[in-house]
Amino acid sequence: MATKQRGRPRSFDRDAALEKAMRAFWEHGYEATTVADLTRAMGIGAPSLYAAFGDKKTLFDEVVRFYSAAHASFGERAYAEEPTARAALARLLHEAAAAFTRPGLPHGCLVVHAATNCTTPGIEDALRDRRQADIAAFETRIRAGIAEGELPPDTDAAALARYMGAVFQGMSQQARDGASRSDLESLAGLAMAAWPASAKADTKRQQQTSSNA
Amino acid sequence: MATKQRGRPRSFDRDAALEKAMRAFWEHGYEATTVADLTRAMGIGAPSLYAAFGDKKTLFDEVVRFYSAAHASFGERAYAEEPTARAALARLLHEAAAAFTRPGLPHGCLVVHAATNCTTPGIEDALRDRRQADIAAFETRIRAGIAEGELPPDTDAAALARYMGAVFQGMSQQARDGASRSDLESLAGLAMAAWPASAKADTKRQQQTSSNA
DNA sequence: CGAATTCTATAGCGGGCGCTAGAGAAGAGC
DNA sequence: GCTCTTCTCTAGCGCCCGCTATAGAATTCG
Repeated sequence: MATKQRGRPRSFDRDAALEKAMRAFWEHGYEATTVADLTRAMGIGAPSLYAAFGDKKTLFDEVVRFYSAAHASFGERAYAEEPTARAALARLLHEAAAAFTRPGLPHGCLVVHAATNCTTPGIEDALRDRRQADIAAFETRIRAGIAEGELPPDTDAAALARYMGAVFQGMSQQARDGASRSDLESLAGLAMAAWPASAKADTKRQQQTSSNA
Repeated sequence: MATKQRGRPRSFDRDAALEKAMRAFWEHGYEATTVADLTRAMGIGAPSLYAAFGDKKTLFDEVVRFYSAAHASFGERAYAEEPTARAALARLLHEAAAAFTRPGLPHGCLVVHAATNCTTPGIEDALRDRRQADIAAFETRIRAGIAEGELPPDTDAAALARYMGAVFQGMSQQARDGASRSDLESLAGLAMAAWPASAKADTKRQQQTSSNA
């Protein structure tokens, strides 16, 4: 309740430190990033870290939320602003191509890579749940497209959503392995060629790659 | 040269121990698998492990070779036995769907996952090189398909190969996240729908999903 | 048989891990 | 100014990491 805090104030910017922690975890993953790495990157001592963020696991959870808000919100924007499921998911892939190769930031997606091969219980599960929630969101949007008549009624929404998820995750791996933004753009374009034919005739976009119309 | 070896013979089966080590690395990755985990899984003491396999990194290298021969050789078989690039890569994806979800074995692909977020120098690079070599092999087969007239001459072989690699890696991630074999089969079928239209009229296979011909 | 050779088991090395106690520094309230 | 509160720094805890010295057990050669 009391907005005024007594005693010595914190000598560092909490959000700036969190952002540095995010970069470290994003780059090297949860376990490969040591507390010493974190304190060096954040420019603070270990006790300050523990006072401000709890323990390493709690800090990582907050980093994931920070990352989601700052670098992984393009999905919701695509759902909100694009009129069709196809347009929304095509835009999502293309924004991912940009986000996964942003200069000055680690490549790929933190949610996909930062908690693989993790011994600490719970860490791996948390990000796996997030990935599956993202694919469930794909499926929801696709089901809406089927209901609206955009997609054929016999479309397998779950399979199409999982396919898009696999492409997304594969793009992230490619970005980690050195693929450029334009590499990922053409990959995304190719991936959308697998999209089922429109049920109605008024799809807003043409197929980007060579279509056999 | 001398087949007879003097002194006390080894009391365990080296290949069986190597297979156990492979499972451990496959399941948990390089760094998350400790030497204590390995000795427990292999049923031998640490000095026996070091005498028979060198150090942890050398053992891992041998595990990767063992894995490649035992569980990742379906690519070469597909290239050798299928008449078209399309058939070869479709078969490769479907065999991957089976291999990534084999009962009694860890899910997904060791080459894709076992060395992510790795601090030990060289480990991560070695598997990245392997992944890129696999994609280069895709590209070689696709280029041959273009030369043979199977694929349109304006096909972007590098992009198509990278797309197939991303799908392959995304399938592996999906398998790790709990996808079943049939999930991956339909994913592979969807992925092949992005394959460019045949240049000649004699493609051996129909498109699995709804095609807008 | 004895001697030489090779493997195995116990125990422990140095080092880095996540994390924290204790003392001092720096601000806020009076 | 003084006091109280909170942060920060140094140092180091207990634990596990990859790895190995050493001693004893098992087998071959002469």
